[in-house]
Amino acid sequence: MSSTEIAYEKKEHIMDIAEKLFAEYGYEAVSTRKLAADAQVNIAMISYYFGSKEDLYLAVIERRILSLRTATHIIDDKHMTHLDKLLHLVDMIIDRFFENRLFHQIMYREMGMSNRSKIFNFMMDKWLHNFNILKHIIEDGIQKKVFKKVDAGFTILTIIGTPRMYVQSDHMAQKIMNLKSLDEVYMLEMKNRLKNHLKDLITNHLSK
Amino acid sequence: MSSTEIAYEKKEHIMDIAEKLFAEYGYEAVSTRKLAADAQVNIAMISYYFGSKEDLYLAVIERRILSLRTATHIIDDKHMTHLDKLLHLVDMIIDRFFENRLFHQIMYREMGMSNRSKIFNFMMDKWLHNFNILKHIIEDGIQKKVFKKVDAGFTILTIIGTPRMYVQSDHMAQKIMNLKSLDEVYMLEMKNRLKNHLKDLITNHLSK
DNA sequence: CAAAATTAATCAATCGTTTAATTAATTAAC
DNA sequence: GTTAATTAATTAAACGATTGATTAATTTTG
Repeated sequence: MSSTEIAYEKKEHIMDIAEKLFAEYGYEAVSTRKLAADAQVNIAMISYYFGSKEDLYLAVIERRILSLRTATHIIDDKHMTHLDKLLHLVDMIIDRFFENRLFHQIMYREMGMSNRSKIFNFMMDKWLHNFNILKHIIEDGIQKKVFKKVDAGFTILTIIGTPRMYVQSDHMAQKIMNLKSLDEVYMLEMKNRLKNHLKDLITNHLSK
Repeated sequence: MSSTEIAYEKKEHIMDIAEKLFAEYGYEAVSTRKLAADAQVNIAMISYYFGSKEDLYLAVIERRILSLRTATHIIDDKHMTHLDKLLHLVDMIIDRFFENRLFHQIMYREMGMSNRSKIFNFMMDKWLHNFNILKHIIEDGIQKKVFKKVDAGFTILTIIGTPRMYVQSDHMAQKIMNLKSLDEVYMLEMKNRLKNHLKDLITNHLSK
């Protein structure tokens, strides 16, 4: 293993710990000392690797944003119905929420704040692009009369808001659902229940 | 006007400014100096009136919690159908979201964090109580076969998650909806659109 | 040996809070 | 009703603690 690989792993390790702490306590509430202690590195390493605490924060976010692809292969598929496309996208969205729980906690908390920096406008643009894809499918379906005349904008808020509610408010959702643990088996079960619920909901909402 | 009334108004004024700042930037990001400057009072007045920054934070939250009543008159109404009860409650929930936007921003952000203090357990209990009322109506409706067999827990997450998505993510929702301003007229229109959307959604979701 | 990585110690700035002094308002005494 | 005593409200200044960041020295690596 080369030194650059070790440095890379160390950087990633710091980012992993940072992501966890930022998601759990929020950016301001996490001190560089607490961060360094949890990651078991010297405080100076944060500046050394990332420049500053804020740059680390942005790096943590950027790492996840880059992994968010657009599902063009679904959107452009000529053989899928409007509803099938939508249900596939719902599936993808929920998978992403569960894959990147910590990131979503950070991101949506940030979106509720007053504009913090350029990266969030970038993040916003990325998401708005995805939202507009959903919106376009719904509106196109309405125009082609395969969907009921629903409020497309708020329908998207429901599609995003439901998994967000579950993922972002861990403790709360856990109690609503009467969950006892948060282990992987439960998580998978919950994810599937969520998918079924949302797909059912959307199907009934849009079908004539 | 007596001095106690002046002191009361001054306290309320500080809490108003604090609520706005906490909602906008988060608890840690708001310094007592910024707070005092915005409220145009001396920094020491925060300790003088509230004891500490955290106590002010708790006071801001407690003020709103106390105003949250339970809608027993709807729940216990013998003449209303299950669906009517639910739709009335949805109406109430959305009204509350819009009446106390700032409070809801604070509260839900807080619920995404690791437990901060006793007041949040109290807050949690209060909300869980309300959620369980909704859940009970849905489950009772299913049992009495007036509702479809839906996932009651996730249905509640949709009912709460949709208005939360709109209220908490101002900037984002604004862009999704293609809004240009956030004035009162627009707000009222949006509130009604949200109500119609959610009531429609729930009705279709639960009706056989 | 040179470059990269890591450390402990320290920096100035800001944090929440408190102090001690002053002013304003209320009550008590006459 | 005026004055004196008492309490409440307000202020500027300072407190120690913690913050993010940097330094200069040291160790590790290639």
